[in-house]
Amino acid sequence: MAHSGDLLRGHTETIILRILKDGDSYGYEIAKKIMDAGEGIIDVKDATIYTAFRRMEEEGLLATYWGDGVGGARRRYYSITERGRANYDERLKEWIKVDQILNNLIKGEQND
Amino acid sequence: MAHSGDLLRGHTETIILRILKDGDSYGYEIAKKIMDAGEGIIDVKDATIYTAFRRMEEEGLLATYWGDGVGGARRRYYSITERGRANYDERLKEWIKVDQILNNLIKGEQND
DNA sequence: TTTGGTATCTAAACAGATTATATACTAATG
DNA sequence: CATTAGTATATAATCTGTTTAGATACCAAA
Repeated sequence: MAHSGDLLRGHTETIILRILKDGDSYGYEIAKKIMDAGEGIIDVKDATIYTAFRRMEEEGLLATYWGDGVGGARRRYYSITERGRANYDERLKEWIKVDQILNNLIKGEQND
Repeated sequence: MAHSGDLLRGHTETIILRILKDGDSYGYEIAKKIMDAGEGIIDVKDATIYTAFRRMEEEGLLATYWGDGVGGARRRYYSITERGRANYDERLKEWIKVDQILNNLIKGEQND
């Protein structure tokens, strides 16, 4: 059977960029935010977030720094770069189109 | 970079079921229908359709038969089964929820 | 006869997501 | 004080739907 994560596939990076637009964050927190919004239907594994971070950092979409580990486990923070913001804008535009197409295809509405 | 097909991933089978609800069809035709609806943003390769057919037939979602090859290349037709119809209904319900969640996550609207 | 469209099929490669596992710090429980 | 649970990061190996590439085959038009 398909991964449950196939529903999110291709959008993980877009969602991470969207969250980081609100301010710097770190893997564990982002994973929890997605899980909370997922309402039990969508869930992400933390490994998915961390591997996405690696890709996105290489592409220059994110910058990273270590938080000052005062109490608790160390955190690696990520911030969105200028390129990341531009990339998000593109992805958002694409999603709006893709969403319309997918709705037409899945629900079967035709607009001639 | 991500496959362009990652946008469709996880929904291919749902779309095939949706199309077959309108009547029996075959791989080449289904691929063209998705391509036409895809507006250049979404595209499927025929191999994706054919491998999906195999999976879906094994799951009992589809039944298949050869068309009478009067002129032109032979066609293998597929029809949706009862199980396939029930499966589509489930997938449609899931999609409606997933679509909402994805829109919230990607666009960043929160509903407290 | 060669090109292009129609039509199906499969092995191998691709890549994002998952699984499994390791590490490490802190707070609360017993 | 030992144990458990929560927080937090990381990576190798595996999984699986999709893509790539190649094969086969029929027909019509140039």
